[in-house]
Amino acid sequence: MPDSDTHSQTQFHQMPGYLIRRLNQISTSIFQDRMAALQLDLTPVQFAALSALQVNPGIDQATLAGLIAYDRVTIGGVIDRLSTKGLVARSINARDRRARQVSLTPEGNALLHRITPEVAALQPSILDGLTEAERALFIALAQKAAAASNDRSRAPLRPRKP
Amino acid sequence: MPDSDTHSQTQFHQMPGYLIRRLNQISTSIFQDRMAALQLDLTPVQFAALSALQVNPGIDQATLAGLIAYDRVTIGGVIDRLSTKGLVARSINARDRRARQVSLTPEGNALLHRITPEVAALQPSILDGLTEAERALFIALAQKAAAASNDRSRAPLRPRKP
DNA sequence: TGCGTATAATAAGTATACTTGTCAATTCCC
DNA sequence: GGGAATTGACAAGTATACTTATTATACGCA
Repeated sequence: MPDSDTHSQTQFHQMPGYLIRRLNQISTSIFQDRMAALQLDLTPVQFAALSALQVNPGIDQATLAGLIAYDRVTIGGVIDRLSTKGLVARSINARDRRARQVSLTPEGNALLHRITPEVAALQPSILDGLTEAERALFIALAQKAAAASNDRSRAPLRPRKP
Repeated sequence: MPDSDTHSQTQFHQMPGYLIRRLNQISTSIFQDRMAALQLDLTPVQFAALSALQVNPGIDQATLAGLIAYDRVTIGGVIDRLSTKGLVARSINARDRRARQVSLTPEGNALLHRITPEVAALQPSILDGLTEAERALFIALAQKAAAASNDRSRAPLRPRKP
């Protein structure tokens, strides 16, 4: 019996669920450290929201959530915090008064231009232990897996129709 | 300019940070659905904690946190909830009264035996879009990356010395 | 036209996953 | 043996990431 116990611990650390969580912890930690080094107060979620808004100004919160695969309720809080920082502005859509149109402010746009290259530059360091070829392979596999299971998450990616 | 905008959106969805977050959403969602189907109220974190306690009964909270790569503060809340459910018991260590020893209750042990095979069985479905060979490759790459960057996360894995 | 359905957002609640700060108990070192 | 440094846990605060419920608005259709 002690044998099976020992194995079960070893087994745990090979499970995809565990490994993915670890990588997520590492990824967010690296992002956070880089932002702190730049003396910025911005989370990965907030960066994603700003990026999507740059490409799609004036979209409503639900559409924004779909573009970056977030829950609609969660995005509300994110927009609140970005709004408090003066990076985005919310206004009521005249044609559909249920909807809030969200756009970057000039400050938000300036900040995004400043940090986008930083965020792009930090990405490879998330997979620092891998060679260049392995990194590319990992990204391809992750894309394939995420695309295949998109609808199994609570907040699926809903890309805008082109 | 519209060209670079279009590219920047495309680029975003290929970043490791984004893909890892998506996979984590998918992974936790699948876990949650399976537990709900079994009429159980247990999160991935809670399962990991129970598993580690089965192999290492009576360890203190900080050691437990290190074994599953969690923050010490976070684990306190997890233990609280497991304790409320009657799955673990906390007692003060006689030799170091700062430390709380945590152990599985008989109920916790029974539950763990019941769900461990379920959790193991659900793991492949997290990477459902991949072939068997790709899954093995992904796991190997993820393990390598997580191990290499272990100390860059806020809560590194601290395995027990054998 | 009006009523039921659908949608957008918010509210309240739970559970991670951290941060910093505090406190108590212990251990180290002189 | 006694003070300093360390350690384990908790408290309070922030930020995702959900759930369910509620409110307001819009839309479809008979």
